[in-house]
Amino acid sequence: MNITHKDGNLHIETDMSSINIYDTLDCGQCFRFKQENELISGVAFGKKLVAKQTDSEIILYDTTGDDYETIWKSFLDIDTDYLQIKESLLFDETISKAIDFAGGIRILKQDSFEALCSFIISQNNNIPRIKSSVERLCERFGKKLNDGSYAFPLASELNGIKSNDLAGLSLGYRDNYIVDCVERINDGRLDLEIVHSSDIVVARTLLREIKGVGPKVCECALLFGFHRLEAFPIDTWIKKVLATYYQGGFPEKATPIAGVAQQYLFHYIRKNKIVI
DNA sequence: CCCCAGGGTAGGG
DNA sequence: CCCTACCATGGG
Repeated sequence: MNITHKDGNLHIETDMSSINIYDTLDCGQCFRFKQENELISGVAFGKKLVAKQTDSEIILYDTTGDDYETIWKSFLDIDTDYLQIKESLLFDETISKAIDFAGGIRILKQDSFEALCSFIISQNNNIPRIKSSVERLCERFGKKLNDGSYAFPLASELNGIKSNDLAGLSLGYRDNYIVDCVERINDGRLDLEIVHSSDIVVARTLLREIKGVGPKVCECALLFGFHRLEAFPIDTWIKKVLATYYQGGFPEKATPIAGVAQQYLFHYIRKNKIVI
């Protein structure tokens, strides 16, 4: 994609079908972005992002070329060929409709710890509540940025927390799960860099040792926090889609990128409040 | 009062 | 292996 820099803003020349930042940042894969009219903003990797998109370009406001190269290019998964991914997924009408609805979604490369904690909080919860809990976690423990927003706290910044320290975040019974996750990382029982470099079978085993991390949360963490596109989270909605359209299982040829297909399907049925 | 939300755990068949 | 009660919390 052609990148230019003018007046302090970063311009990415692209069309909505290649990447749609509104759908990408508001499809349930991350919890820190909000849209107000044509602007969408949030925090990732300790940096505030304010952006908008037109028919011909994405504008990242007040963004240096260095920030783009080191943070946003990776975060937005700019270098992955989604045209090829989508072509290989057009194997039936169900997935085709979902891609037609929001084929501009990309799988973000989020910070592993943030994604892991966020999806621990997500269990048996709804997205508005997940967002408010994550936001309050950031306000209480994260580094304050220049514009007054807060970074997601590092595991080291949460070192030593007890469930009492999480009171008021509306985590419910999930507070102990966050405590266990933080403890394991800080005492070295869990190393997220090792998860990164492990094959997916080992990665699953390592993440599942955390209390509150079952099959679904684990797959979400792997897909959104470790960019394992083969990870396939099955929530209540996807369960309905599988029961209705894929009784014989999800097509095997999609296996290496099943997580991407899952996200197209999830977003379509959630936004339309129907099973396709 | 009910049910649901990007589920998981513990316990008992 | 399966099934179920229960887990906090807020919204509808």
